[in-house]
Amino acid sequence: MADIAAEAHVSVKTVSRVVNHEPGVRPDTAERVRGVIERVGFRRGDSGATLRQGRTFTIGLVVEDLADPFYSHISAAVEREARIHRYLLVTASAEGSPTRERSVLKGLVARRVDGLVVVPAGETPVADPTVIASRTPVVYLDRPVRSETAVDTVLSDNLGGIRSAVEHLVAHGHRRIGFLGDSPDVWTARQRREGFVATLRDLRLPGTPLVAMGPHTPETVRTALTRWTSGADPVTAVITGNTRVTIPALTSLHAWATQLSFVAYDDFELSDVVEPAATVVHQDPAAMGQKAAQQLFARLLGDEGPAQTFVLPTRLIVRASGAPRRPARDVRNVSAS
Amino acid sequence: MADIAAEAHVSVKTVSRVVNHEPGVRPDTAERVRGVIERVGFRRGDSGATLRQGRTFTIGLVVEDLADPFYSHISAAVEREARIHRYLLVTASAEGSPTRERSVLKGLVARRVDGLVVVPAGETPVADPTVIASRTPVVYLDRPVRSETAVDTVLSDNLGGIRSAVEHLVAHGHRRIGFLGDSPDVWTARQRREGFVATLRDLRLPGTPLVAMGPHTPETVRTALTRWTSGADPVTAVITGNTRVTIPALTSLHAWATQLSFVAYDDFELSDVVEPAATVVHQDPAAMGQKAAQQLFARLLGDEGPAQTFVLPTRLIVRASGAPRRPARDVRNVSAS
DNA sequence: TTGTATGCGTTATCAT
DNA sequence: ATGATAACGCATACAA
Repeated sequence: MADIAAEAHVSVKTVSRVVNHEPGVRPDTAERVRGVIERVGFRRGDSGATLRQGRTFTIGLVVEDLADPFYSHISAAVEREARIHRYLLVTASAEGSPTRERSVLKGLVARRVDGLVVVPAGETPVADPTVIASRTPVVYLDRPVRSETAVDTVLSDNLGGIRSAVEHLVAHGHRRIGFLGDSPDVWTARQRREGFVATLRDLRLPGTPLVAMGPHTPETVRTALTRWTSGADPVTAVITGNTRVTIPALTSLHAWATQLSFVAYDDFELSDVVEPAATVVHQDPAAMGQKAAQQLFARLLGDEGPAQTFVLPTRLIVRASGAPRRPARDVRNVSAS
Repeated sequence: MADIAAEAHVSVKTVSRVVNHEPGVRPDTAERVRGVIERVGFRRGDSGATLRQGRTFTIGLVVEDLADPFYSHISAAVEREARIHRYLLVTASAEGSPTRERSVLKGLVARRVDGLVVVPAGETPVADPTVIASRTPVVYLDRPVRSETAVDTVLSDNLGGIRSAVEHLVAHGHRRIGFLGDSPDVWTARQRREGFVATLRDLRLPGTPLVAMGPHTPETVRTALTRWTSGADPVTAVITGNTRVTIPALTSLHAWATQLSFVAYDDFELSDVVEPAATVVHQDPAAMGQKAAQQLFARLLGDEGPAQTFVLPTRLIVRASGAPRRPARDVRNVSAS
């Protein structure tokens, strides 16, 4: 900036004024300065300004895995919201490790991001002393965090979602339903399991709930399905607890295609192409990311209200997979021959 | 930091030394300083350091759409590489618009990112004067950019990939093959189209090449397939040019399932679950992102060598969809009855 | 309308 | 081993 000033024979302050579109500069002076800026290709660096005014116009996002569709949609939504406010987004993966999470949070705080959206890796208060001390506004997403002080949180309606799945299957006449959940380490997986069990109870379905928590592979799914379908009271439908379960499950489900109905928690690309087209519980990760970012920006804009928790609704997208299976035509032919 | 210094009865410089683990501090002094730091919960802010040493330890990534699996895998890989070097990653979507791309690039440059990985929206030299002037190292990814000066570029072997797809189909006896490409606005789509045509020519396959460029919807795919399968010399196989084409195409391909083989460019989740399991040309977005980031860090670490272009190989993952279709059993039964 | 002095938090230089 | 001071690039307050 000093270079520009020298070149245009004005003071740095005048250049600053021009760059920031401040009033009080004679048009021709401004023009001259702009000319030089254009010629040299100058851009104001925010580092100085940041230092001076203590704001970086950058927010941070911490997720488990950027490559996971669920998180990538969240990430895209948060970035979009940030762009609306002319903010930039720094993204970091914690890879499910609380340790790594702490370390990336420290990095983010050191960079003095103005705010944070965090999908907490563990439930232990990520409310790291570092973050607390920095007084950086934080919005938690997808999972709550235990904390003495209330914190802004955006959740999905896991209980309602799983309930809609069970009710859908029951409406189709299913009475014996299995639940394939993700690892019990994951809060949402536990929530859905509990929701599943609670719904069965509320609906007074007979028998003990059939639950197989993950992490799952095609093999573990096959084992569970074999067990569930071979007893005296075989399951006729299963619910997969999230996409990480649905993907390996779909392979195995094929083998039971003629007997088992299913509902998948989380929509997925090609959900309408697989056979049968998958009925899914759709939670809108884009909406979740957007809501979290909006709440964060409300804070950044001065909202001092009490911490809030938002629970976003899920939507059951009905396709074919929830309906009772009929023996496929070729199978019938084979057995008839 | 000054507070710490006062509290510990040392100079700021000494505190700085302790914080940065610089040598030349007496152990007991260091210990005392650390104690105070611990007590007041101090964290060095990078803004001052950035200002002083002109480095942000942050790199920027510009892609089209963070939610697109291709880009989200790239993004995850770049972020991972950044983390290895203890850098942070700022991601921004250009949404395919050169205008927006310029604007996000300006934002990134203003933040003084130390380097950039850019998936260019257009082919017009994104080599924006702003970026040039900032002398920020840039690595282009997935698509080249026309520029007077050579620039580091990481590409995928589009020609080789499409060739492997065609050859695979030809090896399975197909002679009449259609190509469903993405919008011709996209460089990679054009590359693959050209590669397709060139391969047909090299293999001396008869007839004019059948090409339908996008953007595609299930309808446009259906129209093309209807046309191609209804003539005197019907196609027996199609190639989809990328995932944005494969997804809508899969819906329509179902209707032709008994006649058409296919190979999809780009692997996709569930590629082995769809029926028939999809043979795909796999370009490894994670490897691409990693390579680009590695090249960028090489530059950041002082590599002054001439600009390089890397062309990463693709891999044909053979599943079932490339083999000639036989009438499915149930269809045969029906026609026999 | 324009310019000068000062400070933001940190590190580098050069003392002591 | 430690400290005083300048400097980084910009914006704020104030002066001219």
